[in-house]
Amino acid sequence: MRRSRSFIPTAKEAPSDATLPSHKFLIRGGFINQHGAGLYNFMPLGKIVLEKIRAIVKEELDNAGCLEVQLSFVTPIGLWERSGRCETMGKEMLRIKDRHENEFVLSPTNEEAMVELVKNRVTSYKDLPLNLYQINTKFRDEARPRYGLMRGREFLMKDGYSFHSSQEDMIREFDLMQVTYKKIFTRLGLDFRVVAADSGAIGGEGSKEFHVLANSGEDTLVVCEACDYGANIETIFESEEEIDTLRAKSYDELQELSIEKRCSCGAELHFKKGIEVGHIFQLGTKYSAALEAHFSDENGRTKPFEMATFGIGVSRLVAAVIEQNHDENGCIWTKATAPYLVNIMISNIKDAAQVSLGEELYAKLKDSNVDVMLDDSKERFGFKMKDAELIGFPYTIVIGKELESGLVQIFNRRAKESLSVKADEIYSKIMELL
RNA sequence: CGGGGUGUAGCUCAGUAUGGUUAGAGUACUUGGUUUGGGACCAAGGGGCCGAAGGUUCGAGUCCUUUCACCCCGACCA
Repeated sequence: MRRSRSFIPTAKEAPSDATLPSHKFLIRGGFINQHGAGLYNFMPLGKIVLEKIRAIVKEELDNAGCLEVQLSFVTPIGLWERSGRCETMGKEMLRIKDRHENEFVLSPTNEEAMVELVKNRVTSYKDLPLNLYQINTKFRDEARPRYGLMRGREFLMKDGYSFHSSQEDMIREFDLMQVTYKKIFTRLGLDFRVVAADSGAIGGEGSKEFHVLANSGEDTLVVCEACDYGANIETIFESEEEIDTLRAKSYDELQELSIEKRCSCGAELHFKKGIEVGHIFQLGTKYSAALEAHFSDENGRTKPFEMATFGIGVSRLVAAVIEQNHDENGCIWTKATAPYLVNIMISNIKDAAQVSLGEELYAKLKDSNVDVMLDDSKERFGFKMKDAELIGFPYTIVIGKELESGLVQIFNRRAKESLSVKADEIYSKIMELL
């Protein structure tokens, strides 16, 4: 993409109501804009990031044998009346009426719809297991949406549901999904922990949350520095009072505290804050029994499906990447999430030699399937650098003054370091780094 | 849902206590010129139904009523 042909409305100032780094920088960088309480538009850069994350989620799930489907976003209210969630979810479900005065709900989650889809279509143990998922818009009419993409009302979520003939097989799938989720978050380049959690209102036995570690996270965790152990404080402290006190503390306050208990590996435990980006539950037969979704087992007996459910907050991940990876100048995207991996900056667009090297390199990198931006705008050097840091390209190749002595620079966004490279070696050098 | 706050230019905000020329600044934008390695400088421009509706008044951004929207603290949710 050429900067001169792009639509990236960056801004010096963030709206005054943005408090989180991800909220500020995603707006200032021209990734998203707010459209209403808890409602966001994704502009070109934001859309690219969202799609990159979605693609990785899909790829790993498909590798693990899951099948992608797409359920309708608008759902008849009868579905929710039958499961009883009309009552339990209450006002979080946004209800709308069509021209015939029929009531509908904008999907906040899809257990019911997915069970209905499978019910009477899968009727034999021979067709099990089955793991269906979708990556689709959800709407939850939160009492108080806040923190930008972290807690929107409309958001993009991957929700998966698996169906099994036995509890053992359901647990096998649950474990497989845990491994798959780890692969996904690792590929995204995130520092995360899997923690045991209360299963809350959704019910079921086993439940694990995946948290991206970030100072601004809403959840308080205990994690081991040496191994990958982590737990939500609600599972390891007993008194409600103690949990509430800890929960109210900021990241900095928590660092002052020490924990008596030690990890099973022997190392010390520390408090951290986390952003919940994934959650997996063992559901058992809760929904299948309630909605009478049955299959026949080896002995011809009718049984409700054993189920599990798996969620990933895809749009929340966009924000979580930045919460974990930013500095005072802006975003620092990981290689897997960057809208463009390389930004070629032509320092002075009136300098023919700079332009010609920039164009040549841009064409070569594009041919090599590198996601590359060519900054051919008319701005000055300082402006372009600030802009590049705000947007957060992992690498910016600066083609500028030193080209006269045959040199260009590779600026590493994360390290904030520049490396001088001979102009005729820049292609091979950048390809090495990627 | 309880409590508090804010709506004025694309963005950040003055102006509202005490009603009174033509509604301001910075930034962004357009044009011209000078610049050209860390968000440049000079000059000239364009851009507003002062959130909306009603009312008081000779006169309303400013006072009154209603309403809509957004934000913050909490509760809730995950």
